[in-house]
Amino acid sequence: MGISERREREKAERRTAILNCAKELILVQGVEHLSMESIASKAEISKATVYLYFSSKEDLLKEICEEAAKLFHEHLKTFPQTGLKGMAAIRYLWRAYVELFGQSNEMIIVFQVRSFMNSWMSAISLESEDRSPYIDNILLAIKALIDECKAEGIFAPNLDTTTATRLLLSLFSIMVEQASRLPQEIRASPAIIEEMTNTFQIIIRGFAREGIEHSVLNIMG
Amino acid sequence: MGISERREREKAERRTAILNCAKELILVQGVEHLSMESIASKAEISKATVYLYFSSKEDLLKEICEEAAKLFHEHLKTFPQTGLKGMAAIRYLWRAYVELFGQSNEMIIVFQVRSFMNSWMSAISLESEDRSPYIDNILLAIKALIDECKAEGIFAPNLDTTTATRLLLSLFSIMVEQASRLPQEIRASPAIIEEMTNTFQIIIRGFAREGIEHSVLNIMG
Amino acid sequence: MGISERREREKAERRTAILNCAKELILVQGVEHLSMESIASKAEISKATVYLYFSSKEDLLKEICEEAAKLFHEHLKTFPQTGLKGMAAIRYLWRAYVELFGQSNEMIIVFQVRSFMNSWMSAISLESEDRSPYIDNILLAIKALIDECKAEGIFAPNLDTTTATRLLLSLFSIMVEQASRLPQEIRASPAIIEEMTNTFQIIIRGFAREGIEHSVLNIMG
Amino acid sequence: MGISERREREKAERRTAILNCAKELILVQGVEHLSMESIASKAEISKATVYLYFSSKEDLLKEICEEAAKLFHEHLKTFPQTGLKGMAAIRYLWRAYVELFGQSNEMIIVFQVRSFMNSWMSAISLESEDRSPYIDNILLAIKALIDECKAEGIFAPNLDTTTATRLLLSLFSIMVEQASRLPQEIRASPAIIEEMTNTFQIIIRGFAREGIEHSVLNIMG
DNA sequence: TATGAATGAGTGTTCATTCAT
DNA sequence: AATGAATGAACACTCATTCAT
Repeated sequence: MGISERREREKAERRTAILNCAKELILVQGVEHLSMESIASKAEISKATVYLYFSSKEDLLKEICEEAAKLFHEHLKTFPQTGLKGMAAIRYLWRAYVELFGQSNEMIIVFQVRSFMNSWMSAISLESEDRSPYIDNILLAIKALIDECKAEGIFAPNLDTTTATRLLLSLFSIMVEQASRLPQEIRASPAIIEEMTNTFQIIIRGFAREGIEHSVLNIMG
Repeated sequence: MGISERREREKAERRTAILNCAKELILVQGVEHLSMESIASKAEISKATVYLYFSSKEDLLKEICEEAAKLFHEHLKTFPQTGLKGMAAIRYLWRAYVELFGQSNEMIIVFQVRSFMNSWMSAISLESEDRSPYIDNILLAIKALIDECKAEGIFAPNLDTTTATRLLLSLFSIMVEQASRLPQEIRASPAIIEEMTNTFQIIIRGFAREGIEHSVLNIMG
Repeated sequence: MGISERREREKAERRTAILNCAKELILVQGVEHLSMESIASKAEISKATVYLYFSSKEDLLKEICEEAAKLFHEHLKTFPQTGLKGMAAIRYLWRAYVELFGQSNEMIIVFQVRSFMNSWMSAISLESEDRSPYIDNILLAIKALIDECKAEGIFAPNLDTTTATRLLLSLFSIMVEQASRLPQEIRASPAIIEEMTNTFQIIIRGFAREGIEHSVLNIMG
Repeated sequence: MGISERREREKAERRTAILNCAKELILVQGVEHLSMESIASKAEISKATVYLYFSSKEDLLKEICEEAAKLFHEHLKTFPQTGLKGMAAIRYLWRAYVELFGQSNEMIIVFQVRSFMNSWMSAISLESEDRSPYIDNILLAIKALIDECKAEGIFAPNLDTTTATRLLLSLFSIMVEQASRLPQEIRASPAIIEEMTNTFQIIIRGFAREGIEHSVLNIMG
């Protein structure tokens, strides 16, 4: 028992190690130059071994996306416990995003991969014969948040929740995409974060019910 | 005279024919699977002949982007003549975009190519040591429009014009990108157009000065 | 009559013009990068027109060799008229070579072509099912010269004339080949010429009859 | 241990096998027609496999030159141990060359490759920012030999060592080049070897100090 | 379990040559 | 006589994937 458990744990660790190598390479040289060869040699294993853990390159890339979605979802999952509502929740969401964005390059990697694979975006289209439960849950969490704000009278009552959710996710995606084209040093610089916040603020105002004062909608608490 | 004219026209037609084949292939199987070989065989000419009209694959792809930018710019160019100001101009812009979007798959193709080439997006970042005059002019036109609306008191006075322009273009880009993932039949369906319009409407509201009534900001005249 | 004559002359001029363009290109960028395309565009005619004057690229290159051989032969042809004998004739030969070498790049071009085509060297092998009468005549002239020197008792009586001729031509060839690898400015510089002369001097001493004084064999008069 | 050893040996054998195929092809159809494709198909492996052993065509060609230079150098390396001096050493050098030349087509191949790559010849120019230690050492060995002969009073004291070395190597090169144009059967025939020896003899006489008797300079002991 | 070795199916690009006009 | 247009056959090189050991 102990043995088989250790085996599995080790296997999972290997998997993770390979994924990390792949991510690092994407960050440095872009997805389009990522090869199984380079992943293997960075992980100091053979190409064939990579195929023991991932059935194909596509599989590996999907996994990367999945992982990041999981991470973001982990952040969002804590929502209900916070008990935050309305704009406070929106602010929390934004902070979670910025943190995730600033702390790691996870998002950058994912969006590089996604635009390379056309796989995440199809998730965003919300039709969702998508397999990833994490992305589904992220979408649901955001949807719930928007509905909440509508219920509280902050967002326009005729705001289509689906449209709004999609727009929000698109915005997140675009921000990352643009950031990924910047030199690594300034990606998470205060100036960039501010610009991103301004953009998010515009969207939130766009969601707002007619007549709501801007001060109420302020993202930065 | 007549002869050399005809020759030139025929040459231009060939060029266009090749470009059209390339675009169709992009639409069907994505840029990443586009090869000079496949273009040639679709155009029923030899690979070498393609090189008679385009010095490289990159050249060909650039041309595709350029063409679409030119088309969009052609629409926008008529602005000053219309004498439209403020929201009327915004509505005109939107109609131009929808028309272009609905009439052809031009935009879909371009944004696929762009994300493949990282060349257009760097234009969007507005720093623009880009060579294409069309893209520059599109940016300038949109900027001017936003400034106008600020001057007229429709948009918030503290709205950063650059941020807003970038957001608008990003929106255009995202819409196309998402549309490109839909089945071809429904891409330009009324439902999709409506969804797009709603999204654009949200952004415009986000740009608006505090206290402006929603009815004033209405996109659909 | 006058007309057809002019026609022919014009045709010959065109041929020459094309050859000159080819030579210039060889000098600048090397034989290996010489293309029919580049020749045509330098000559400001179409590629197809080049084929009106030369049946193939090989034909054109052969012609270049032929021309230079003709030039060298023209120099050598004047020998009998000079009435020079023995070492005086050898000195004359050397001066002719150096002049030809210094005045033009003809030799450089030829040896680039030759090593590219393996065609000249096979001529040097003296077996001569070679078609070029010029090369044959050059060989004969040199052979005669060597025989002369043997008869006069300057060169060793058991010196094999064929071996010696071949060695001499090889030497000429090698010198040019090495020169062609130098930057254009110093190819015909005094230092290079001196080095070449020294080498030639060594060979001549090698040819000499036992006991002949070096001063007699002096190349530089 | 035994396994990894065998692996390495097999790998080296493969490398050699590929090189041999390449050499054979060069011998038969010339370097200029040598393609990675043809090498692969002769070696009965795929093109991609060739790239497993050589990172590029250039790499492969360099290796061929290197190998032959190594072989020649191996011969020369034994010099100091022989304790031979002066003419005895020259005779030894000549015998080494002839043996190498007669035993294999190595030299023929190398000089074809060299004139194709312009890399060896630049070595011959003695300036030698060349990386190959073998060629450097060959040059040094020959230089030392010539200096020796000058010191012993066999070669002319004013003989420029560099000029002489260059001439010697050029001679070796030319001989091979000419031999490579002969039908394979007679390349190393006694007649050809004799002719080569005669030529070498001429050069050595050319190097000699004034007044030295020919019998002393005799190459064939 | 791990891997070294192998490869098929491409990739973009070049160029001597041909031919209808 | 001249040429614009076309092309076939090559070319060096890459990479995801497979498989015997």
